[in-house]
Amino acid sequence: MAVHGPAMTDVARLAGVSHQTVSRVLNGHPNVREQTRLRVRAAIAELGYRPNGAARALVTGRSQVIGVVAQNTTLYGPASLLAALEQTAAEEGFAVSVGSVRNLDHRSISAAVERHLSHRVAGIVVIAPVESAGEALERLPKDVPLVTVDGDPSRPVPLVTVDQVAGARAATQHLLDAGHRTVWHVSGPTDWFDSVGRIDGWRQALLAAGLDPPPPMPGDWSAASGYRCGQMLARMPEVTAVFTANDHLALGVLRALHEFGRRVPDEISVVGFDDVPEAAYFIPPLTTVRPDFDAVARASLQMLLSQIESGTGGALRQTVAPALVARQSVAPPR
Amino acid sequence: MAVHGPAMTDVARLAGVSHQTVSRVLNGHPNVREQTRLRVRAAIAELGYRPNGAARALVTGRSQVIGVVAQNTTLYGPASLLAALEQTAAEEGFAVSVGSVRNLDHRSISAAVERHLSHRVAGIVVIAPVESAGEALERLPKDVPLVTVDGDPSRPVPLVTVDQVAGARAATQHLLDAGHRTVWHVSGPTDWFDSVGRIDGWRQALLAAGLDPPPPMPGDWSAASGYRCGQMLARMPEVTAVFTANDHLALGVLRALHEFGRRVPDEISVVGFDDVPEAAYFIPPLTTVRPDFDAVARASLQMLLSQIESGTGGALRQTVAPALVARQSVAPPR
DNA sequence: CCTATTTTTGTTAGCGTTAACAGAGACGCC
DNA sequence: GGCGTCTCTGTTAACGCTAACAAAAATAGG
Repeated sequence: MAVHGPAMTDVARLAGVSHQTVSRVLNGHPNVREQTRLRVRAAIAELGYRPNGAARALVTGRSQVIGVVAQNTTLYGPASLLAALEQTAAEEGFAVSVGSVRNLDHRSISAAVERHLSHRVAGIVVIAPVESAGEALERLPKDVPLVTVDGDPSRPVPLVTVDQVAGARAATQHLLDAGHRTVWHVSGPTDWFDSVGRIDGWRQALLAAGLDPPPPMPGDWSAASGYRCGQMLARMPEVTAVFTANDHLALGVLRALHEFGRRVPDEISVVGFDDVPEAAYFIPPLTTVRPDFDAVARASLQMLLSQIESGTGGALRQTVAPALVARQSVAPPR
Repeated sequence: MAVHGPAMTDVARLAGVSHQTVSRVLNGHPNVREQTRLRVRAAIAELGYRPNGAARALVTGRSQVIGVVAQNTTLYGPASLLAALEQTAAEEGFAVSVGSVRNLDHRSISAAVERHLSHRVAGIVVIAPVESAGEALERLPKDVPLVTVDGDPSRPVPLVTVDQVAGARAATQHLLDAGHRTVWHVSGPTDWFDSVGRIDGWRQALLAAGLDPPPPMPGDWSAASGYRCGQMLARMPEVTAVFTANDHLALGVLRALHEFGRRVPDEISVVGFDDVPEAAYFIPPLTTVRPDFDAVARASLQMLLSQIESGTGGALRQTVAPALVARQSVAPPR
């Protein structure tokens, strides 16, 4: 089908130059007379010429596309990251190809990466928050620019990550500062590095205060699991402060507490993580930790681009500090 | 950088055949001896050969990539749609390239589409919920397969859409059935077709019941704007039932009502739209309308693929019916 | 005004794949 | 056995672009 659009030679003919000159104009090569440049531009506009990315990718061995591998782009974190990544990439003239993956196991990730490689993407960003992803990445061809986000800190792979530990510590400390004797934790799935980091930070804050951390309650990021944990917490009179690994868990907890007639923040204080846009409208407005997804996206892309340009694949590492957002779900214990 | 991987000729040499035979094996051409096929496959595996999509795209004039243009992929609806689209596309062997757009105006959309076209995508899906998008699409080259999602029903462009009107009607009717004398509406931005459809459906249901629709209150999809509208609604004693254009608006409304001490559903019933995963954990659990994003994604892709294959660009139309999900935010008026 | 240098333009050769055609075997049938 | 007809495989030529080199034009310096 598709009547193919004009090619470079058509533009060249119309402008009365060689196709190479057109190529030069297109790529901003310096040695082109101004007058020629204008004539070429006019011809491009007149024909509605659009350069063929496939041809360019073929000859340069590299397309202006960045592949992103992510799991559940419906979750707020990944979705924000993806959007920010896409924006940043667009500014640099790159398109973003998503390869989402049902499970973050070895095979799925490798398959997604393979798909990207056969499209000759310029580089790959893997949002790989779980253990199994790390393994898949180790056996990747070494010559493809790669950055992982929220991945395994112990692997020698370029990594950009939100400082989960610091965020969790801040959240926990905030509760301790309010006067609570201890802080309970509803965690995310324990095979996610995000969860591990947040558990760590929470634990560190308690230990630093000379407290013995209570057992963390494992959730799965969903409000549903938060609700289940909340039902237990509500029955435990000694609980006065809860830090949840994300805002949706907090929502579930809030609802369970509400059902049991335990008032927030009067009886129990709650702090979340993520600062989803709705958090300010929970009942009560949720104190939470806001990771800067834009900063993460910018850092990742920068890291990737510098690899693409330089060709070196150093195992860099960059951490973005999150900020505590205080709202009304925290109060001193009675 | 990048030591280029093996090409088809390398595989051919190893297998002792011509590169064309390798191509045939790769594309599942029937006339290849079984023995040869196996030899070629072995060579492919041994070399870790990966076909070069750019070269293929160049010669066939078409890549295995589908471009998606969307605005705010952080919103639940678009994000779900994108994820579903990506899944479905992957099953068909297509990658998805996202071109998100800050504003849904003419220029931004055209620019995003241009970007996709210069990568020679096989087709484009535009999640174009606003008026201005429609215009941008009309002047697009006619020969590129295109599907719009939640776009302008009055334009001759292939369109897949959630039946907003039916959903809104169901929501409103549900409230009327519960015994309410009328239903107020907090709408989305009025330049979104989604909003218009939902306003329409709400109005239709009221008119069909012989009621005079009160003025809709315009929001912007956010909990913040829902909260502002809720503050007004809370002050109006005659209000007993509210239908909000999405769940986040509903969250804001719930919070405002709660602050004013107006109990939901005892005093005021609320119905949302979207069924975000958290809706079941709002206080109280939110009755809402659930659009089937998977179905929309499947329909869109099917429509796009049939255009790609057949080459015809019929102005098809497909509508996906949403379902009411009854929870506890609705009760009869006192 | 002529040569040495620089700037600007053109020419040629691929990049890795598919399409179109051509050639070589294998097979059946008279 | 010879000949047409399949089936299988190979050869050649694009696709649209950039890189590398070559040539022409402009500029400078004496």
